[in-house]
Amino acid sequence: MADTARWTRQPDKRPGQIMEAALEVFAAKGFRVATMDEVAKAAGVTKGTIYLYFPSKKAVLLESVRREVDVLLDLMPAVRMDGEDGIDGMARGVARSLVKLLMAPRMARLITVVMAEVNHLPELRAVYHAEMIPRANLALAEVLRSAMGLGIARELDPVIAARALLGMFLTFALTQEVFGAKEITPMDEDAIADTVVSIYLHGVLAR
Amino acid sequence: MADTARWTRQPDKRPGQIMEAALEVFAAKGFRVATMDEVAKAAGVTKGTIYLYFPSKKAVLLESVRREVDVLLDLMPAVRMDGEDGIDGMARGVARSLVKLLMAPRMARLITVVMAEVNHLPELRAVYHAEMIPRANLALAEVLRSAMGLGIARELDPVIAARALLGMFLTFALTQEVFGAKEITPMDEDAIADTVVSIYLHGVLAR
Amino acid sequence: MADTARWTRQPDKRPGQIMEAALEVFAAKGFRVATMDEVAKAAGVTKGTIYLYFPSKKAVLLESVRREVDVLLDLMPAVRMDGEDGIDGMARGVARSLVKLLMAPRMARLITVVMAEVNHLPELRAVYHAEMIPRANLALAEVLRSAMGLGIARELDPVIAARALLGMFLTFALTQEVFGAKEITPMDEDAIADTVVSIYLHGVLAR
Amino acid sequence: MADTARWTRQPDKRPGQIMEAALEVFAAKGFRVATMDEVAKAAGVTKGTIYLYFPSKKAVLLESVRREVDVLLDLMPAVRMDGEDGIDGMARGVARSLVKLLMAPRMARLITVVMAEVNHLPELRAVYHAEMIPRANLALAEVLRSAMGLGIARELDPVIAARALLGMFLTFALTQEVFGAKEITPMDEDAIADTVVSIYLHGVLAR
DNA sequence: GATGAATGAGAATTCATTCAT
DNA sequence: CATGAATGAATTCTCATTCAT
Repeated sequence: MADTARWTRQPDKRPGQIMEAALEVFAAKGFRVATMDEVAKAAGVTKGTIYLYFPSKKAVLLESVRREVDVLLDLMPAVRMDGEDGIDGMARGVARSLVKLLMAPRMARLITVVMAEVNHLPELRAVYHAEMIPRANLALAEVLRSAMGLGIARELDPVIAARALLGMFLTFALTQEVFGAKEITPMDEDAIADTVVSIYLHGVLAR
Repeated sequence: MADTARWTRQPDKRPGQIMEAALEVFAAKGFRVATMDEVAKAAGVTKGTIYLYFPSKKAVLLESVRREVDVLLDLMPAVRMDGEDGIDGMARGVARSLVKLLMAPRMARLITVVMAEVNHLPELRAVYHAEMIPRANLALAEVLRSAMGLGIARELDPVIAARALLGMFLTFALTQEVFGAKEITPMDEDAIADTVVSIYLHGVLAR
Repeated sequence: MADTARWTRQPDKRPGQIMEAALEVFAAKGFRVATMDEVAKAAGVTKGTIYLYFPSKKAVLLESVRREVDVLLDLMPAVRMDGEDGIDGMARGVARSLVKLLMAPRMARLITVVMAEVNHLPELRAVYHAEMIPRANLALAEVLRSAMGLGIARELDPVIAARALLGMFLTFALTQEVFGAKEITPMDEDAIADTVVSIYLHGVLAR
Repeated sequence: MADTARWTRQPDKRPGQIMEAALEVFAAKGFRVATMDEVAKAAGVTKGTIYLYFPSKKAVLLESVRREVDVLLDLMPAVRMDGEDGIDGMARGVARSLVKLLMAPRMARLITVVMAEVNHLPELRAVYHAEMIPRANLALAEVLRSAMGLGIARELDPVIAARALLGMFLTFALTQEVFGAKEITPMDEDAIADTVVSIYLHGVLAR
């Protein structure tokens, strides 16, 4: 009986289905260009259904991004100065995880979407301000600050220094994946991680 | 007398006027959201006039970006290893110029526009591939390569190392100007330049 | 109750409504001059609805014509040489039906539309080639050919002779209705039919 | 000196050049679709120049048609009942000239243009009413009327009978040239002329 | 007289959103 | 809940006409 129905009620799963599909479609075609029909089709529902769960196209974008940011930030590797395998080994490990995370398709998808619209959607900037800066930049700055306090790291502006590191990683994700530079200058992910870490550690550590 | 004319012929200036206005409007509202009427108004002409010089909205964008990229790349400070004031001084000088250039409103404007559309306009990626990578990344990689040959710099992948540097600067322009981070974490441009250079030089130079 | 609805779903009737209205409007104002808004209004729907059923204005024209041609060709009187009331009587009957059909407003409407665009729309020529010529001209030529075989009709090129007859009728429809000659030289439809048949029978029959 | 000028004053020839080109372009692309730029280019002048001689696009069409109608009507073969080579020979000769004239490219061009717009331009109907009907249809009706008076032709409505003849010829020009039927049912012009004349003469002549 | 740059009123088409079913 | 037909505002691009040169 249920099999013959063209659709089944799935109120709990719907929003997730839709947001997942939306991010996919928005990344592929661009938020403005993508149509609600395309999102609906990708989500396996019809246009009208989306409006049962979200008030507008913009809301779909915002919710989707917010959720994705949370998911991905939770996956960010923790940086700890007390690792037993020395700063070098710890840093390398963290960096490789970070690069892997940042250059994964799912992250490239998110970056693509956010990049394209952040300038025109204040709400998207708000997400960045409220989530990304505190949970990534400021958290890392805190780590640096204590390293400086311990005399492990040179004295530098910790927020700038933290941003510089994250920026390098972000840049590779951005240029290679979004700008398509990987077709011109292919790079091995581990090579990126190792080179960046090497530069950064030499650049930041005392002595 | 000439003032009474409702319009004047300015075939030489029109394309420039239009491209300048287009970049402005596209950056402010987004390429898709901005209308040709808005661009026309900003350029001080009417819609029809734009189509006298450009075949489509997309062409306006592409031409405008191409020109702007050329202009801005020409302003890029030259990096020379033979400066008489030592590597440190030279690097700091170059870096400050670069940051100033990258964080200038005009560059922020360009970045905003390119960022938002590069993923959906292959022609825009082509500009990046053909202009930005060779003239910035690869050129800098060459400098690094010779520095490594001279034993001045440590052995690192020169293309990755070059991208890392440019990426840091780009990131600050991006996050501060486009993502609006400067409202949350204001930073002095010279501080950015000096910190980044300090990290980078310590990071790449031998010893 | 149902009346309070601003619109009702009628997916089955829509295409027909639209095509009917389209032919009306296109005939009255000309395909190029008529706007989709006018067609929509005449069809009692809005512009967007038309695009739910037809991909373009041109498609609306083509579909409308195709359908109308089929309808009208099915109404064409059959020509049979075996009528019991003699060739003369049969011919006169057929001719009167044909003239009535050709000069009916609905046919004038179709002719007007086709006439005006056939030269610029290859697809419209294709309809003429695929439908009108075989079902009218060649069918009639076949009748003539057998009449010649039976010695009833003189030896003439059957295709040309058939076209000549149809052409005469078409011409009256065209000049009187489309060119507006009926305001200058009004003619009785039966007089046209009888005169044409008289000339043609005398002209074609043996003896 | 005059050779180096990009244009030369030719006020007397200009209108003719323009009308000739206009008819060509209008026939090829359709009046609505053809642009003034195209007409101008075909005429070897620029858009602005056309407006020095004609007040509007419509006026260009109307003037062009009017002139062309006059030219072509003057070429119409005269029908005389007193020819020395008998009615048959005379008729055949006249018919062949007429078919040649009607199926000539220049006439096809005119028919195409008039056909497409006559329904929507009252002024074009006026040309037909004022020129074509009197000078062709009514003139031929007069010939028929006197032939009837002399007992040479059967008693028929002379205007209808005359229109029938012209209509047959027009139809062939129309279907073969404008509707493109000549690709499906190619016909020799002389065969058309001879068949039509044969039918018609047998059809109208007494006995 | 001739040019062609500039205008500006449209027109076809798209699509987010609504709402009858 | 889900559907998808219907809406109608918005947008790009066109082109007859004007007018500065």
